[in-house]
Amino acid sequence: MKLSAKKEDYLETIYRLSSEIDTVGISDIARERGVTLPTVTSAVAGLKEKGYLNQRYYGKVTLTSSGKAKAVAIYEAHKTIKKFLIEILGLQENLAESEACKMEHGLSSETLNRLKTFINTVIDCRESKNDCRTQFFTLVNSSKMTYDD
Amino acid sequence: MKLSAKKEDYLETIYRLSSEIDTVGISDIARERGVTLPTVTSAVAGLKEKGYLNQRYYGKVTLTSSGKAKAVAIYEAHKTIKKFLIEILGLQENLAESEACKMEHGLSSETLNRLKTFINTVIDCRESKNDCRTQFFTLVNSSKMTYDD
DNA sequence: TGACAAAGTTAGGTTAGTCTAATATTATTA
DNA sequence: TAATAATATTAGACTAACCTAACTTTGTCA
Repeated sequence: MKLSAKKEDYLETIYRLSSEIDTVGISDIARERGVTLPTVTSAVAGLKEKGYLNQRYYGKVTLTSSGKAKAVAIYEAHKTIKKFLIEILGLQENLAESEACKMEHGLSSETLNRLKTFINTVIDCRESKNDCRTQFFTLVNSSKMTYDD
Repeated sequence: MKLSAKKEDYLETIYRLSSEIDTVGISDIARERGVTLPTVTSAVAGLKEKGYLNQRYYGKVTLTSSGKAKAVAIYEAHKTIKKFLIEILGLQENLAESEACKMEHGLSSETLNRLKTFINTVIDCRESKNDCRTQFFTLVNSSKMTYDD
């Protein structure tokens, strides 16, 4: 199912918070995203309806398995782009973070996979002391790519 | 002044159309963006209010000088990102086009300048037959960058 | 030159995402 | 354990971006 960028942001926020604190409440999400409580209540209602979240009346919020899968995909995209901005373009961490938020939504997996492969190739290349023109430039022409984190 | 991504899209569309056809009407914009005429009328009204467009009642649409400046900046960002996706990641033209649309809004000029410099460095490097490790990797650590198109 | 087609506008409705104010529930603690 | 604080929800309003239907203006050509 397709989510708006905003809804994806909420899912991602909940995922990130889940790894930092034991239970995630509406107010945690509101604080993190800089919006008011009713805004979160309504966003969470939408995500519950789509089956991405569980929450009892007045209770804490948890990701369903499909919600978690979605959140992981979004978070991966975010990390990949941020890594590119820091490692390849040399941006400061905080700028990279905010720029990644603007670029991360709705990209195809082809684009993200190619970006990952590219980053890894550049980093490997940088760490070795060799001229790695071949590895580096052949990647542009390969149409199917695999990756691991 | 800060524009929404949608408003930026309209400005960019008008700019692109201006270079293809002699006069740009509401219906040209609507056709190009795949929306209805009233939607364009109201978007154009908003952009006129902000001083980016001129249009007489029932007339054609033209960019003001500030509108053109804005549009050029947006279009440059688009071209830069698209070039990266095609030349560096090797995406197909049509995918690169649509992915660029998703990534182009609200990026800092620092990010865009660094991206431009990076693309040019890679392309130069690819065209020369030398090991250009130095040029390539030192760019990551330079904090101020210039560029030309 | 007047009728018809094309282009543009207005009116009014929908949805998503936000807010404030008021209310309800849950948790803490004196 | 009752009062208070913290948390969550509801109600109601606003804006941006879209739509359809109806209307107005402009342009064309028979």
